[in-house]
Amino acid sequence: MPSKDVSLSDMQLALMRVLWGAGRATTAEVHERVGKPRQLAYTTVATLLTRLEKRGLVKSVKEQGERVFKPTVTESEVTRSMVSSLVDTLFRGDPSALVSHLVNEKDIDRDDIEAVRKLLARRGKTG
Amino acid sequence: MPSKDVSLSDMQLALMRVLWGAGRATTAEVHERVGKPRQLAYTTVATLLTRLEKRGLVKSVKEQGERVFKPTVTESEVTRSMVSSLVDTLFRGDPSALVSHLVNEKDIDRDDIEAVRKLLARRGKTG
DNA sequence: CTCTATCTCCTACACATGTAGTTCTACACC
DNA sequence: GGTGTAGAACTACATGTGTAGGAGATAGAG
Repeated sequence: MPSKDVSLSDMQLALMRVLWGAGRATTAEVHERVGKPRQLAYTTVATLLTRLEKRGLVKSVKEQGERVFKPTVTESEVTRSMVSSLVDTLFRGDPSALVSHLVNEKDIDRDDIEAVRKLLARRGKTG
Repeated sequence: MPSKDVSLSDMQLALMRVLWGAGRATTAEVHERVGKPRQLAYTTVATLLTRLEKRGLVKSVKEQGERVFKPTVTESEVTRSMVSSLVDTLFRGDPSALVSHLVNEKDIDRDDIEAVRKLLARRGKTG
């Protein structure tokens, strides 16, 4: 299956995270966890969820008159897609250029690199 | 000055790159380099540039009846801002988590890591 | 069986973005 | 000097997104 090309906004990510965390959730639950803190109307959350469904990122079933949502994509897929997209547009598709950037910006330090290198060695399957 | 919070679309990035590359460019030049290849109308490019100006990312002066555009933000600033934004939304602000992701996804291999580690060592100022 | 709270469904609006047409102006050429 | 052409300026439209209200359904309280 060709991993879809998904790019989500902050808002959409926040909604999806509830679903990813719980596996399934009603509009009310999502509103409780995401809408309330951001002072969004109940219907706003409902609309957002409907649109995610239209886009095929979640599916819903009616249970006791309530819509219950489940994600149809994994967090991994989305993360992969979004990172990949950024690498493509910002670093001509070269992921190590992104790492270099991170290093140069001092976003990650020697210890981080070392940790990652070890992680790589432990996996020992790449390259 | 607080480094702006810029996030650009592919299209906008393409336009900006012409300006970053040349330092300055007329609408015609940008159209030539970005619009033509993508089969965009001249006016489309003009509109896009106008909007970038409205957003404060470029400024223009009239020279011999033509608008000449110059970037007001550097590519670095934009790259930094966009990477930072991705790290925030996708990796809770932890850049090394992004690197881990890259490693786990096999986007970067041992050699890349090694190269980056050496780069770090050469700079030798971090951490 | 009716009333109320809750939830879905539909509609709406503002803003950003990609897309482009129309109009007006200015200069260049015959 | 009229005419055509290049470019600016303005307007327009579709789509995605954040935002929400109002109408209609529905289930539980009495």
